[in-house]
Amino acid sequence: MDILNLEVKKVANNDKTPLYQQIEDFLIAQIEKGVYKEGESIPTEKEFSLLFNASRATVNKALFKLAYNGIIYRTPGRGSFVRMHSVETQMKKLMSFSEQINILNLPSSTNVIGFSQVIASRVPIIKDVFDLTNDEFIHKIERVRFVNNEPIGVECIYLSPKIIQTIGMAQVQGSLYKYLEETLKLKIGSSNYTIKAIEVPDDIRPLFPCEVNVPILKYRQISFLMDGRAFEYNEIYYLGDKYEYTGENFR
Amino acid sequence: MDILNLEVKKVANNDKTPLYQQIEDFLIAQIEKGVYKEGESIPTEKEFSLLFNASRATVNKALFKLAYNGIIYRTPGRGSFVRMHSVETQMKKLMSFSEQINILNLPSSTNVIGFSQVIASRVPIIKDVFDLTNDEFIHKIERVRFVNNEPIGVECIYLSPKIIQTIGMAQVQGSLYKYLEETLKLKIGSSNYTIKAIEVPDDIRPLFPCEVNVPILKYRQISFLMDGRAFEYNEIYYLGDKYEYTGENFR
DNA sequence: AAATACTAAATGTATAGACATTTAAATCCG
DNA sequence: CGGATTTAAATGTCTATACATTTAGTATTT
Repeated sequence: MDILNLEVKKVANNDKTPLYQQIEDFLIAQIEKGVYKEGESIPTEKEFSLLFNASRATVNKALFKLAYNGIIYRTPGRGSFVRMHSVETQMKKLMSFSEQINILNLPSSTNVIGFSQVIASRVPIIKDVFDLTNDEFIHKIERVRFVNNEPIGVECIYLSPKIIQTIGMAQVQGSLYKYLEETLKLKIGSSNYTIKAIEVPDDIRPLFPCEVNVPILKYRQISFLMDGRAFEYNEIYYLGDKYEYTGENFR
Repeated sequence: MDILNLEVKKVANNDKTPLYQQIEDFLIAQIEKGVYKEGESIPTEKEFSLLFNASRATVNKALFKLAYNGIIYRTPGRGSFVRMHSVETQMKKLMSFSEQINILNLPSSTNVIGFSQVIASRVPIIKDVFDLTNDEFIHKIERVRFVNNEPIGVECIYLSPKIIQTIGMAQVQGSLYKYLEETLKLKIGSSNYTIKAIEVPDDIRPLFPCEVNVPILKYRQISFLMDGRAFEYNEIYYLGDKYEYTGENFR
């Protein structure tokens, strides 16, 4: 912990991102680079304060956030440690034993098979979610999802015309969210979803290239802007024997 | 903001939960009670410090966390406001239109129907996840989940004998996690889960009180301690027409 | 009346110091 | 040698203070 090192950190601080944020970012980068490995201890608060020329309170805020987000865990009297992510390997172990394909590391793609505007009166639920009148037109995008060149699901995306006035084939086939955030300057907030098991609905079956009669995992999602307005409604029908949803919970 | 009120708060503070946590809980309760409504402003940091006899730093920590978790949003120079949660109302709207029952606000319960020890060799996947030898015995708990007095799913819980040596009927029927955390002093970390749609497995069908033949939502979960060791494996089979999984994504 | 400048209030960030609690290691003692 | 005690280190919580930035309203000036 020599003076030279401290000086470097101090000089490089023309940055205006908060100090606690810098400490967070620094540690995450170090973990990603493998400097601190799973289960290993990281520097103490005191060491970080010396390294960044910061007060203990500032370091504490950074480490508290990292612990809160599950990057590290902390034990009074012992120190702070990189949280184990054997989680993922264990999960893969579990999945390879089961019958479904493994989505990870397989080539996946999406194919747009429909792009239209539907009148709100035809889809009352969505009309309601977007708070529209009966005569407004909703953007509708239909896509097929492929993994390993096999279709695993079909997706319907509905976009609110109140928020997204114009949209073209370019955006539909490119990165939709990039368009929304960078071009339309929309601030995307949270989204809520539901998942349930159903039988194949009759209107969906024709969208799959082959005849199917397996349980379907139906995923529905509403996405909101920061200000609380719903801008997207999403339905995905996954083939039960081809797809498995995965998630993680903390604490 | 009279002295009397302050005194009350101060005296009632025999509690050992951190002050910032108390402030968080208090505000969440107030929001839930409708004292502060969506979009409305909440007390300033200064007002909270007077109310709780706390420093501004402590109040700031509480409000920072609440903002971080999307309960409120804050604007310098203006104040703090309850975040719009049209999210939930929209979600409920969506769910009431669909055919499934609404889990929220209905009486739910769990019934233990089995508590045994199975030899690891019989359940190779779980043996592997817990890193056991063939001759070790795994705790197995079978439960039925009820909502509105109707069975909606059956659950199998497996606990690692390496981490939980002894467990009795009292813990099985009571709060398992409380036992693990408070009595065994275990530090519970994250959990990973998968969800898929399947047909009713033959070994599960008899566990339902009545004959069923609907798609099943199979939920599987591995739970880990902070140090990365897996201590629980969990399988839940939900009736597809009775249960819907809900979740939320941020940012 | 409109543009500008000022000011008070609120949040955002950061410091220095203090005491409590927990853990692990070192020390002491029988 | 083994058990009990002490001690040092680390995190957890909290205070008091300070200054920066942003916002909205008020006052001033043109």
